[in-house]
Amino acid sequence: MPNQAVQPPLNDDAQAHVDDGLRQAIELLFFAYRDFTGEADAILAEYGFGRAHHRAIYFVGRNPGIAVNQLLDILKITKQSLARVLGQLVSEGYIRQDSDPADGRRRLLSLTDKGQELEHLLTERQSRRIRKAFDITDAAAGTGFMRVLEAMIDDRNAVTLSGEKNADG
Amino acid sequence: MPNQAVQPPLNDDAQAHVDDGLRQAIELLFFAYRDFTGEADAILAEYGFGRAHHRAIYFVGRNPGIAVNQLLDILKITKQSLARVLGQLVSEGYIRQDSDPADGRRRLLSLTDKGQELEHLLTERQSRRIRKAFDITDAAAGTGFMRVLEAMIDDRNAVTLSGEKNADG
DNA sequence: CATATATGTCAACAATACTGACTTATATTT
DNA sequence: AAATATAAGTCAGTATTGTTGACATATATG
Repeated sequence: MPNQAVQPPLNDDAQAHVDDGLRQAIELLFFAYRDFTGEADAILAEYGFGRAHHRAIYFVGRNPGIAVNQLLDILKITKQSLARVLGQLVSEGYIRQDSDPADGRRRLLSLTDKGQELEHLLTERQSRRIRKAFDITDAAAGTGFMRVLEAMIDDRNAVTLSGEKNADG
Repeated sequence: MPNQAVQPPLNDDAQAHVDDGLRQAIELLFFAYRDFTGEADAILAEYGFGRAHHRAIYFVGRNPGIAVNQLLDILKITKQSLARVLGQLVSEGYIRQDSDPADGRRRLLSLTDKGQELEHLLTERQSRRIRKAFDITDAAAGTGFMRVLEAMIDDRNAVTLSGEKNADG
């Protein structure tokens, strides 16, 4: 019985103040995100890496030539936290650092071939899960999914999607 | 310029194997989940609690009278991990433990009034974000959002939603 | 009575985040 | 040229949350 509801949800007292549909959304988000990341985590573990390495690899792959500060801005972690995983990824040959010819202080990050291989492995696994979910539902659900996610993001963190106009673009 | 895309996404080499829409979905999920949890994390920090405490409070609130083993099944963490946060929540008066009259080995968990207060504070904050996102978009987007999330969850972890029939119900 | 189950506990360890302080190299400003 | 700002790196200490392994206790079940 793969059922995580232990008792029938109550509508009479504890949950009176919050709409039940919203509670469902909260829970679905929790379970979906856990399973979504769990699959990649298992692959990463074979490499001796964790989720933090994944994020670094993913966003460097997505933004080749990104500087360290820019990556920190996306990840919103401290320099010291990033240094640990970035150092490993560089020393093990997944990420390359090149001095910016236009500004020698900057180290431009990009994936090595080895890094791209791992990135693809991870991204394909995760996008397969999403594609499957889109297939099970339908195109409208997929669009709605992405629109709601976008609307949930703090304005100050707004992500520019390709095919979309930026405020200063 | 609150823009997290450092360079225009490439379609020519690195990302050739994965559909760009799926990459957008991956990123939206990352940013949305981070902002979604970040708001609650800030509140929890004022209480000296973390995200693990939040999960325990949330699912105990959602399933009053849940046993420890059942909670472990939902959270999918070890008994020792849960013990740390559960112990704090009990000793600080947020969660109550009562022996199950039908099986004296079991400790049935439920929120105290204080626990319910905190649970409501956190859940209202998070559901407000989701409601806002549903409002910004439309009803169809909200439905699609939830359907896709549900389809992303591993079958063995399937969540029973209220208003939905269970396989053995 | 033997065994299984539910829970609790102690200890050690790992990953990932944090703060604070400091260094080095390079750019920019005065 | 000197002073200041910025980009990056480093060292040290700490907190949270997860892990494994071992063991204890209470209660239920065969």
